Amino acid sequence: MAATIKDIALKAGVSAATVSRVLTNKEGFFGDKTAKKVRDAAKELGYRKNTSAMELVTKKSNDLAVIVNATKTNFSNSIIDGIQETAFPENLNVIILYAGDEDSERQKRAINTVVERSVMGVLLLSVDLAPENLEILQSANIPFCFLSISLDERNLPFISSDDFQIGYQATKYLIDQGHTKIGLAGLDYQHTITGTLRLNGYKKALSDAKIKFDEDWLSEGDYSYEAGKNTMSKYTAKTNLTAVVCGSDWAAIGVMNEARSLGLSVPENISIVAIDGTELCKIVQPQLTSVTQSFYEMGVSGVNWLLNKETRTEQSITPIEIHSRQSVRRLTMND
Amino acid sequence: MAATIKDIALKAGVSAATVSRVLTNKEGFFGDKTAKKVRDAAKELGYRKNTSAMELVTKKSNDLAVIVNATKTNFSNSIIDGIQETAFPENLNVIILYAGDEDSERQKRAINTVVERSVMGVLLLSVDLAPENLEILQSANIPFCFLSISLDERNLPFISSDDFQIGYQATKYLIDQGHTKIGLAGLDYQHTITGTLRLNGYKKALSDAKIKFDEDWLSEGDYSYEAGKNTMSKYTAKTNLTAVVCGSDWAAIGVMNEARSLGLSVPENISIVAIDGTELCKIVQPQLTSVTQSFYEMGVSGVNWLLNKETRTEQSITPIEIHSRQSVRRLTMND
DNA sequence: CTGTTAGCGCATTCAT
DNA sequence: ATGAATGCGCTAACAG
Repeated sequence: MAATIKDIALKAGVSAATVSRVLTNKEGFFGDKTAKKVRDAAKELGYRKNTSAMELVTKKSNDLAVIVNATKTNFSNSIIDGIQETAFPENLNVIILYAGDEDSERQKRAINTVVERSVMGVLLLSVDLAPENLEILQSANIPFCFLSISLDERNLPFISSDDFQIGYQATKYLIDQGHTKIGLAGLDYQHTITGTLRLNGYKKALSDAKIKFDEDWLSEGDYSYEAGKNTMSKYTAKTNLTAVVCGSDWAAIGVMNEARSLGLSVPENISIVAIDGTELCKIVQPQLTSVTQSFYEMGVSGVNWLLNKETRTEQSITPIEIHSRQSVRRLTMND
Repeated sequence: MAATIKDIALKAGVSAATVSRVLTNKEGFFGDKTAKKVRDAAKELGYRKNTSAMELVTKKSNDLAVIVNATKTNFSNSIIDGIQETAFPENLNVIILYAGDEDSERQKRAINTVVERSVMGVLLLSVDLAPENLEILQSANIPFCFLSISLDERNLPFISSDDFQIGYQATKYLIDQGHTKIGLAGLDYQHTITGTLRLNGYKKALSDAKIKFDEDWLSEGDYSYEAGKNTMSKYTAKTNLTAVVCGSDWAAIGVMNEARSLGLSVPENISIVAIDGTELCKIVQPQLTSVTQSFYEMGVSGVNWLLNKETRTEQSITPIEIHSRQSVRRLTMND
């Protein structure tokens, strides 16, 4: 049904080889008049190239695959924007696949799909690959890079914020504002390296300030809104924090809303620092002070890494920045 | 480098055809022992099928393409979830491509990509296709369906809420609560059919209640947070509404926050109804009353439509529901 | 049940 | 500058 280069060749009165050369712009290998004939015929026939056939013979693909974690992360949009903006001018088509973090089956499906299509590269957005799936990806010989996730032990390429610094800076900011009883909530420091690093940074900031750390200040969670709520409700029963560092924007909002339910106001009774700094911080009341990550830039760097435009180091760090908004109160002598 | 079925054939001592049969599970066309030999060899060689080659010969694809609008819509996640859940058990790989609504170039790239890959079907999430791009899609002979967008004039398949009803129900809800001065804000009734229909519903609800409609009550916008803010600031200068229907959750939050900046409180001074009803409604303070759309279900229906599991009607409507939360105040005699 | 043959649509030799 | 021939990896007849 669909027109092939053969049809064009027939119509233009040239060989298929010539059509191929014209259509793929092998400059210097065809004349102007033939080129025009070919292109006209192609247009008339409504020719569309057959990507499968092309990829089969060239063994190359212009597709860049992005595998994103299925769990609700609201920052992936920024990363994807960065990827998109960088990939477009390079003539790369970005295709996005959803995986599942827990569900290794879906993860495998996504990995297999990209591997069997031999895309030119794959970017993994905060997905923690199951060992078997990592193996599949590695053996495929396709360049890949993890984004927005720290992967210390294994020697894998990733681009991410410095999670230790995130924990450290968030905590230090609060300490500088006079706080000494500071919680850490809604992040998973048992199963995720990201969480572990942030916890370490938090502890370091505390000890640097000679603040004795209390186990009760920790409340684990999966970075979600619900985790934030649960976390906060657990707190009040135990101890009286004046501030809390939250694992994500969502978690921070959960903490804030739960605090409100408990009759606490932010920041009068409790100060909050969110981690991520997406637009969510600006639409809630009060606006959340945050440690803001450079998500967009992660996307940009990811694509450049694949394109080898940046020297390929195994890991690269994007900057973070504290955005002071309204959820932190400065403690004075009287407090 | 990568192993092919030929390599397997050699290693297993059978023909390539047999390998193909085993690997594609053409049951009844091979014996148990050969099957085992083949599969073992395949595993040992780390064989991965070459999707391009397969698609080239079978002219079939297991890929379902989803093209999403680049503009910030926060509900696409739900739709995609619905798509994903329905596609997975059907053994379809979902690949997501970003288009641009304004940028016809990117739209074309996305369309071309899916067309030239001859995916099994394409779902378009609230993207308004440029005529030229629509033409490309149509001529490709690939089934497609628009999701979350009303397309009245053209005779195209779509699955969406009844936007007239959305406008009508939102307005009627407010009227039932005693409101008579009701704004309509943050939606685009000039360029989008969705907006036009909602406006019509809004007007009808007003006239049904014998309320004289005032042009000043309308404030157009692009469904964004900023649109909501702008919209609200324009209002107060002109008229004193007691309630406003907002084009999206984001717009509603913008209206609410701007109202707060202007010294108005919600719902004491002004009531708000949001359209969409995503989780955003539940995390802001006060929680937003909304006309909630069935996004997840749109995704499910979209896939089923492509699979022909539902009778293919040209358009199908998913239900809406009013969720009363905290942003609407009932007006009493005293008001 | 299995091997042989052919061809999908295209890019790329090698001739000319 | 162009055509003829070849093969990418795979499935689908066609025999047997």
